[in-house]
Amino acid sequence: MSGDTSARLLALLSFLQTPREWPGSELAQRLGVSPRTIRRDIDRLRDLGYPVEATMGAVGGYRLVAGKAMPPLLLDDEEAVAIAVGLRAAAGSPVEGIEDASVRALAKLEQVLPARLRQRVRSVGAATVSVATAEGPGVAPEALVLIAGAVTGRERLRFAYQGWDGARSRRLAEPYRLVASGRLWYLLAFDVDRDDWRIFRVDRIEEPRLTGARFPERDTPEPDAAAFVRRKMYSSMPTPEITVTVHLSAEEVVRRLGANPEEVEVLGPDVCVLRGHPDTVPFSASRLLMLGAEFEVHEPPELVAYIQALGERALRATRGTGGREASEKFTKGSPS
Amino acid sequence: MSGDTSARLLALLSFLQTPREWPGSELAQRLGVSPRTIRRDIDRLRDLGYPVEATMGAVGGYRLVAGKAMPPLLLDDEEAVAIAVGLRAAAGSPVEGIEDASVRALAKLEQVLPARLRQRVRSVGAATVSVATAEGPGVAPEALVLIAGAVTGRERLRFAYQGWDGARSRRLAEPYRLVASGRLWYLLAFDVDRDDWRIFRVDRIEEPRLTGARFPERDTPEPDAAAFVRRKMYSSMPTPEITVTVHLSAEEVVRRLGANPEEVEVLGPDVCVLRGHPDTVPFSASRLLMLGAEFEVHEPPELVAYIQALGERALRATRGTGGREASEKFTKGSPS
DNA sequence: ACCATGTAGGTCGGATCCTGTCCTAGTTAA
DNA sequence: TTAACTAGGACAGGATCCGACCTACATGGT
Repeated sequence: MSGDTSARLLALLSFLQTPREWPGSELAQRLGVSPRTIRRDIDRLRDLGYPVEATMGAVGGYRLVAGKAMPPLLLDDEEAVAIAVGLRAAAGSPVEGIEDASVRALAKLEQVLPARLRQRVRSVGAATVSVATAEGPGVAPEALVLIAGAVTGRERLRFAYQGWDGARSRRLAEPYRLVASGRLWYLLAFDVDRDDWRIFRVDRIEEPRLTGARFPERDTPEPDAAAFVRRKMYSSMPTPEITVTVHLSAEEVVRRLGANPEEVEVLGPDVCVLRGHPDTVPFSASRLLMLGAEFEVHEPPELVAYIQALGERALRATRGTGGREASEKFTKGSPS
Repeated sequence: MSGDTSARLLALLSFLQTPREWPGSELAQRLGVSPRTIRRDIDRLRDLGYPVEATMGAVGGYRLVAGKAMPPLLLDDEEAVAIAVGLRAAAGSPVEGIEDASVRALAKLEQVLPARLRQRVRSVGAATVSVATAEGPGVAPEALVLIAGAVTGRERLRFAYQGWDGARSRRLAEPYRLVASGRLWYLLAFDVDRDDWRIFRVDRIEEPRLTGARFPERDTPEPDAAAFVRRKMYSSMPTPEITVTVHLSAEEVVRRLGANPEEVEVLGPDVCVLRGHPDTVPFSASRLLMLGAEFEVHEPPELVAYIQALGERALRATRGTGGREASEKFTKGSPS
C-alpha cells in the first residue's frame, strides 16, 4: 500500500506550508524515514507541480512557495474555523466578483468540517454576521450552502417561498444557478409545478430541503444566468436608483466605496455624482455616512428619509451631553 | 514513483470534495484507471482517516463526509481567491476567538497563492476592506501576514515605528506573538536595541522587513501573551471607556451587536446600558447608528462629538430635498 | 419478480516502485 | 577551512500496485 507514501507526502506538504524553513534532516526525523527518502519526496512534490524551494548552504532548508497551481491546503482546527467564519461573512454580504466562489468554497469546507468545529463556527460566526449586516435582510449562510450544493449536485429542492406580496407557497424546483446582485442572492430555478423558469430571492426561501432526486440537464433559457436574472429583476420590480453628490474626488470615492468607476460622474476636482448601485437602504446610508466627506442625497426618497432620520436620531443621542465644543473641533478636522 | 498514485489520490479527494455523488465508474474513467483501483483508492483514503461514504444501490456513489480530521482542501482558483478575500476582511477586523487563527490561515494561503491570483485578491479585496472599516486605522493584511510569518519562523524583524507621541524610530525586534484586542492588533516582541520586551501597535508599524536571521527562543515574560499585552496596554494608555444607554432590551443589544453579555447592564425591559468595549470611534459610531433604536452616548467625548458631527452632516446631506414627510413616516416605523 | 447498476471485497501474477545505504558534487555562512 | 545543508546517481531487496477475474449484496425501476 502506498498509503504510507501518500500519507507521508501529505504530512510533508503540511510541514512545508508553515511559513518557515525546514531542514531535510529534521523532516526525515519527524516523518521517520531516511533523509534520502525526504529528498525523493521533495522531488515527487515538485513533479506534482508544487514548487518546493530550497536555500542552500549551512542554514538552508525547504519551503513551499507560490507556484502555478494551488496545492492542497492542510489546515489545523483553528484555521479551518477561521476560514469558515470568514467565508460566512463574505457570503452574507457578497463582494462583487467572487460571490458564488465564496459560497462554493464554503460548501466544500462545510462538507468536510468535523462536527466539533462546526459548533465553534456557529458560535463565533453569530457575532460577525451581526456586525457586517447589522440590519436588513441577512441571507443565512446555511441556506446558501445547501442551495449551492443542490445546484452542483443537480438535486431537486423543496422549499416554502414568500412572494413579494407576502403570499407563502410551497415549491418544488430544479435549481440551476445562484446569482448575487448587490447584497442580495437570487436563485434561478425551474419550477416543476408551474413548469417554467422562476427567480427566487434566497432570503425569502424558507426551510429548503434536498429531495434526493437527481434531475437531468434542461435547456436553459439563456447561457448567461446573471444577465437573465438581472433583466427579469429589473422588469419585475422597479429598482430604486441612487443619486448622490459627494464632495470628494472621483478616485477617492471609487477607492473608499469600492464602487464601479462607471457609476461615478466627475463634476469637478472635488465633486462628483454617484448613481446607480441598487443596494439596501440602510447599507447605503451607512456607507455614505462613513465616507468621511460632505454629500447630498437626491434620489431615492427612502434613502433621503432614512439618512434624515438617522441624523435626527444621532443628534438626539448627543443631546444633553457637553459635546458642543468637541463637535466643533471635530468638524474642523473633518473625520477623515 | 508513486507520484502517480499520490497524484491520483489527491485528484480523487478533489472530486469527492465537490458536493455531489460520484459513481466509481465515472471516477475510474476520469482518472484513467480501472474501477477496481478506484475502490482500492477509496480504501486508502479511508485508511488515511478521511471518511468516504458510499450510498449503495442503482443511483449510488461516493462522497466525502465530515470526519474527525480536516482533509486537505483542494481549491480551484476562484475559491482560493474567495477565501483569501474573506480572510483579509476577517484579519482587518478581528473576530473574537479566532483572531490569530485567521492570520495564520491567511499566511499559509498567501505563501502558496499563485501570483496571478494574488493580483485578483488585491483588486477585489480593496472593496471589501473599505466596506468593513471605511475609515479609522485599518491594519494592512500584508503587514499582518508578514509579521505572523516572522513569529512562526522565528525571524528577526526590522521596521519603523511611530510611538504614541508621534515620534518615529527604527526598531530591530524578535517577534514573539500577535495579539488582537478590540479592532486593533498588537505585537509582543523583544526589542533588541533596547534589550527589553515591548508592545507595538501593528497599525503603527511601517515597512516591516524580515532580516532573514533566525533567533533562538527567549525566556518569555509571561506564558499568556494575551494577558501580558492587555495588562501593559491598560497601564500605559488610558483606554477610552464607552458608555451608552440604548432603548432596547439587553438581549437584542447583545444579539445585534454581537457584544459580550457582561458589557450590558439591564436598566429596564427596554432600556440598558452598554459600557466597556474599547474600539475605534468611527466604528463604534457606525454600529450604534445602525442599531435601529434610540440611544444616548455619555462617555467618551470623542464619540459624542463624532456622532454629533455625523448627525449634522446627515441633516446637511438631506437639506433641500423634500424628505420631511417621508422622514416622519420613517421615524414612526423606526427603521428596524 | 427481475434486472440493471451500484458498492464491497477476495485472489493472483507480473510489473513497478519504493526505501536505505552507499557514493560524489556544489553552496553558503561562520 | 569547516560545518551543515541541498542535489542526485547507483544498486539490491522487498514491498506495493494494478488489472482481470470472480462472488456477494443493496437499491430502484420496469
